[in-house]
Amino acid sequence: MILDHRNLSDDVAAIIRKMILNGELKAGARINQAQLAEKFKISRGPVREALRSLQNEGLIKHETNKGTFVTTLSKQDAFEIYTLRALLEAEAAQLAVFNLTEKDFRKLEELLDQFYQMMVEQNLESQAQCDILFHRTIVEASKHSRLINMHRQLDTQVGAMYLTVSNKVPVRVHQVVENHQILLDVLRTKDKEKIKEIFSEHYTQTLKDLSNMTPIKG
Amino acid sequence: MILDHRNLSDDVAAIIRKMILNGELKAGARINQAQLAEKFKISRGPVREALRSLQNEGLIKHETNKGTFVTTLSKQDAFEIYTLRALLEAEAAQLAVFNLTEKDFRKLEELLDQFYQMMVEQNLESQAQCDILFHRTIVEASKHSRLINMHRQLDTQVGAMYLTVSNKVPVRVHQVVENHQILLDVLRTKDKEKIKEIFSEHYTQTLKDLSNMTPIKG
DNA sequence: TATCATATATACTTAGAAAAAATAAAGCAA
DNA sequence: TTGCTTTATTTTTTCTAAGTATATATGATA
Repeated sequence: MILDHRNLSDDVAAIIRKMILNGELKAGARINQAQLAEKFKISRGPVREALRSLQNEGLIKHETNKGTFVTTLSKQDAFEIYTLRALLEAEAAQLAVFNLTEKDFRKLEELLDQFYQMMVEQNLESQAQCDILFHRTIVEASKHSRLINMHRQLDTQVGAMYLTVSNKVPVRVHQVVENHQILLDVLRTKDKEKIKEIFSEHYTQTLKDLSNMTPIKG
Repeated sequence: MILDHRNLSDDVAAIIRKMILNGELKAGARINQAQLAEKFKISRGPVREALRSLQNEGLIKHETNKGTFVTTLSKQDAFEIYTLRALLEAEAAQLAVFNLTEKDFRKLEELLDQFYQMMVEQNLESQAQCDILFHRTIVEASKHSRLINMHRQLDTQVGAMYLTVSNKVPVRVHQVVENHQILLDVLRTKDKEKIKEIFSEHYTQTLKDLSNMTPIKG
């Protein structure tokens, strides 16, 4: 039970988060405090604290005196997550204009290359990783800590959603790479109006794809 | 220690939140777990859990093995809070167009009247309450739960900020009432483009006032 | 089907030990 | 004396262990 070890609760939260994100804990599954504590050979206190954090992240849902369950996402949730992400990211991209260095741009290019590579190798996990890192790099360049936080929170929720959704969906990866190239290009122009437009658009497309392609219950 | 009582931790969180928001716990002050537990005559577990929630809300800052402290807000924080709130609210207002009923509009009118009344009576606290409720009513009409949540979180942070800022600031209340009337009017038009414009503008003004009028350190 | 007993899980308490950090005290060098 | 480092001492957080109380779910009985 030693990871980065600053405190147990956060380590436990990280572990459970991973368990949810890689499907070890499935959507809707019950989470038993006592069992987890026993499994990790720790007491229940830190487990309870970890669960509280994860609840605030939106990965689990806790009902008093009933139990905690891995969040299940409905169509409405997917809508919410993507629209909010779009909104935040469009704003972040505009703010990022002031801060993006040539080094940042090179990093974004690199991530795009990597993304393409992972697409060729059909490595879905690394693909998703590149995707997230690409967007995160842009958002972090906004230097708007609250915006960054909220965006990251939505990212993990997207991650949880991919499990219930994306596996069954043949994502058109080529188009994704193209779209990202467009985002990168418009960032280079530093034209804030255009940036806002393109970034907002980017997500309406994603959202449309999602609602067409997947039979999410809800 | 009986309030609505679903669970102790949430009650404790509510109490501490109030203590911060009404200045009983000042910005930067240390929060001692054991002392709080003793004060409320409960054990430390629930207190720790409450603090975890409040940290996620941004009202306190916890440093591992060091302690928890009431958040102090810098100029950058004020900027972040207001810009994000503006962004979220402009979006919410557009979504609300589909859902706002005549009853909602009457409620908003009422709140404006009340606001004016409280202004005349120079009741600052009720004024702030009306202000928050006015905006919250609009945001809630968006039916976008994540957006609503984030907005509420920013609201409490605004509340915390008022303590360090607003007392020293002669708010131009007349203008505030006028501005709110404008918001209400534009909502009635149901013109989404215009709504976005006016709502965004509303906050750039607030932000400008704030940065001119207050010497927030940061 | 409704009711009561039983079992399970959560919520909280109590008491205290381990570990980290802050504080105070002592020692030493300039 | 002053400034700095090292070494206790104390405080606070972190976590443990075991157990009680309470709410919910399960399941048997009528």
